[in-house]
Amino acid sequence: MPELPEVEVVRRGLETAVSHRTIAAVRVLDPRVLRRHVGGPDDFATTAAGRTVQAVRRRGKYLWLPLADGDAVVAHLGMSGQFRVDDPGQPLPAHCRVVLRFADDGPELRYADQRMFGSLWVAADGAAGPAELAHIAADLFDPELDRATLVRSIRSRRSGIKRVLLNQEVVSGIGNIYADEALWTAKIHYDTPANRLSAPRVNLLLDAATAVMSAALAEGGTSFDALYVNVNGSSGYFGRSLAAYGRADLPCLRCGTPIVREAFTNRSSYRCPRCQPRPRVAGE
DNA sequence: ACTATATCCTGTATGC
DNA sequence: TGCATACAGGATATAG
Repeated sequence: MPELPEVEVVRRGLETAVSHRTIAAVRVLDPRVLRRHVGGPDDFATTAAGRTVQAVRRRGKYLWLPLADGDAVVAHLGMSGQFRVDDPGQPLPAHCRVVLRFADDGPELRYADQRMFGSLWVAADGAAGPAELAHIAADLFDPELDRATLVRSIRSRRSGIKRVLLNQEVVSGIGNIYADEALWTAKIHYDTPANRLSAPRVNLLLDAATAVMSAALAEGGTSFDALYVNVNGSSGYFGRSLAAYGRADLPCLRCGTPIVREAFTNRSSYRCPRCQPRPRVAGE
């Protein structure tokens, strides 16, 4: 559930908390979150130690910490990953998997992850952009995003539009929640083939996705429970603002028709059956 | 090139 | 009370 706005909230918190600090030691409590580190968990610990964090960057749902020598620590929060910044004497958060201690003996960086879909690794020469993220497309907040090219890319696909929105190689940062919200705003059914949408409608959809993620970011992100929190451990307040996601059987905020929940690729989709009717086979 | 499925995980909720 | 099952689902690998 951490999608672009939630990851951006975390990025901002980390930027303030760990930039220009030198990692002194790494404690690994559960090696499984380091499975993407090529040399294994022990190597992660020895490789990260002694390095100075320069900044914290984000692309889509990925974060990376450029290090002074050109490498980078890369992180993906998966479903339930959290970064917490706490004084070394404070008790560890639940499900804490990795602890980074700093040379200044200041607050520690703790990575906690209940479900462990998230991961950390060191990317050699990854400071400017880890090679492992080469396939991740620009996100809607990226100033380098070319909107016209993105619209063409979306409209060249025959898959359902939600599948395309969730494809991080097309546009990154959008997950199940904001896909449903954007589709609700644009009044589009999730299964509408992307190549049947006009360019203006795709632009409206992307505007809707940008707007809902901006609003969520301004509220500190979306959270329903303690699984998503910022580096201080507090939750975002956007959950109460959602119009479609999680609102099965509740009235559509536009027309009052009950929102329906439907199975969609091993997860759920929420839509208004009146505002977002299933497209006819012949077309939109 | 696209689609579907399995995999990784564990806490919470529900059914029997 | 306890056991089994479903569900939350992002990224990736693999099969078709």
